[in-house]
Amino acid sequence: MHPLLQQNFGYLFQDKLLQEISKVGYLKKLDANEVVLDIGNSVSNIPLVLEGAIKVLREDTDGNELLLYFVEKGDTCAMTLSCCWGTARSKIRAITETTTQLYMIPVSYLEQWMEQYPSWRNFILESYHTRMMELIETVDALAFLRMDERLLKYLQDKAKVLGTPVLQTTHQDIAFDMHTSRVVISRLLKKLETEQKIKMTRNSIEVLHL
DNA sequence: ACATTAAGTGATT
DNA sequence: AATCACTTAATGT
Repeated sequence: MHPLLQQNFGYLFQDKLLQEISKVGYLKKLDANEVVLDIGNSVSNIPLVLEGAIKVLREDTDGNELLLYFVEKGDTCAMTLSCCWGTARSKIRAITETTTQLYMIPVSYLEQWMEQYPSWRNFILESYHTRMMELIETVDALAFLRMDERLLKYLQDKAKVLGTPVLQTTHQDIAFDMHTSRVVISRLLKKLETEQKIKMTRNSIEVLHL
């Protein structure tokens, strides 16, 4: 049994289920900025995130992106779940934010486990629920927050999932995630800096008082 | 030293 | 808030 599987999912699943996951699944290691799942892909494995973080994006008709939410360790990707139920295709793109370790489980076990293991059923329902809540939060931010508030929230979220207040990123990258222009981000960041909420240097932003 | 990339700025819509 | 056009600063080769 992989220690990270035990560590992140041990308390969630019954022992017997954990054994079975360990047996039928396999470990997959990814570097940062690798595409885990792309728009239009179909899904043959459910990934459990053991280590690292993944960002989930939507794409507009011009190919510009918009960040929907982050998936952290101990989570799974809800899009994957809804895809492998039928033979639906992915509506989103998932990209690793850091080096990431996944435990891949073939979809064929999914249905059987729903009946067999209450802890699995709970996990799946819980995953859907938390993802739904996160999406609502994202919609709220898009609809009700001004750009500067959104930006601060983005930085704080990112710092949280990465586990560090120092973000190695460029203004342009942030602009892509937030579906706006670099100039706007630069100006707002500067405002946040004078408000003592962040500290900037080239290629890095430190989020103060989290 | 030069080229490239990141970030800052003023003006306009 | 977006876009343009341009400048300045930091970094790689």
